[in-house]
Amino acid sequence: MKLGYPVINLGLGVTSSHTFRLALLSEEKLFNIVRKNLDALEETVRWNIEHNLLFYRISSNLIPFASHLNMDIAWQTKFAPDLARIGQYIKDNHMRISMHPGQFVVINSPNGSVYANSVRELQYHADILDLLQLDSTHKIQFHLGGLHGDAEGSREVFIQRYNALSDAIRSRLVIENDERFASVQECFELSKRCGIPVLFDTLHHEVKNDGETILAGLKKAMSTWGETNGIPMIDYSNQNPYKRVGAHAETIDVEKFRSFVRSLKGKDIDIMFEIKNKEASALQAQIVLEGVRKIF
DNA sequence: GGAAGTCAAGTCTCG
DNA sequence: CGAGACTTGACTTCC
Repeated sequence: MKLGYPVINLGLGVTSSHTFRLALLSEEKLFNIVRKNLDALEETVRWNIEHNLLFYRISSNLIPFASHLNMDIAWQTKFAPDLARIGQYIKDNHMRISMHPGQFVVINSPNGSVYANSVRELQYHADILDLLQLDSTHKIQFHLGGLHGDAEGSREVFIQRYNALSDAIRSRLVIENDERFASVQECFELSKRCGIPVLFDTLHHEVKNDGETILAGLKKAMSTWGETNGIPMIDYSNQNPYKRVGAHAETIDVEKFRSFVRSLKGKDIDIMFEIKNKEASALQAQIVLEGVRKIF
C-alpha cells in the first residue's frame, strides 16, 4: 500500500506548475519554464521518497501548452534525458505515479475539435509517462465527460472513442467515478464493455452512488484492475463540513481513515489523498496505517 | 510587496 | 445569462 498526495507539496516552497501566457510562447520561454518545473518535480519526488510517500501525482502543467495546436517545439527531444533520469530515480525507489488531465478532456464530446484536443492532451500525458520510462501501472485518470443530454448515447460514444485510442494512451487510462455523471456502478459497466479499469474516489462515491457502501463500491472498482494495471489506485477525501457537498476537506479525518483502513482487512490499494493540506494529510495517514499494521 | 484581474481548453448547475 | 465548480493557482498589471 502506497500513500501520496497530488501535484504540490505545500511545505517545500517549490512548484512544478509554472506557466506563462500563450502570447509569450517561444522556445526560450518554454525551455526556461520547463527547466524550473523539472527541477521542482525532482525536488518534490526526492522529498516524497525521504518521507516514504511513494504515490505521487505529477502536474499536468509540467510542460505548458504541450498539447496546443500551435506547439511546434520539440520539448520531448529536449527533455528526454532529464525525464529518463527522474524516471529512473522513481523506479529505483519503487514509487508510483499518476496524472489527472483537466476538465477539458472530454473524449465523448459531440464537438469534434473538443475530441481532437482531448486526444492531443491525453497523448501529452502519455508522452510524459513514456519519457519517464514508466510501465503501464503508472496511470492517467480521467472522467466521463458531460452527458450532453443523452446519457446512453454519450457512453456509447465514449466506448467507441476509447477503443480508437492508441495503445500508448489506452494502456494507461483509468476512469474515475465522479459526483455528477458516472457513479462507480456506471463506471463499472463501462469497464465491462471496454476493459478500462475503474479508479475509486471515496468522496465522489459519498455524493453519487447506487446505494452501495464505500467498501462495496471499492470492491467493484478493484475487480476491474487486471495484472498489467498494477495494484488498484484510489482517491481518498473527506467532505469539507463548511462547504458545498463534494468539496474537499482541509484536513484528513484521522478516525474515519483509521476505520476505513481497518475495514480493508488487508486489501492492497494505493491511496491518493485529495485533501487541501496535501502532504500533511498523507503523513498523518501514514502514522494511522503504521498503527493499524501493528494491531493486525 | 501585495491586491486584483486574467489566463488554452468543457460542461453543467445554480442564482 | 453569467458565475462557479472541477485534480491543481500562477502570472501580470497596477498601485
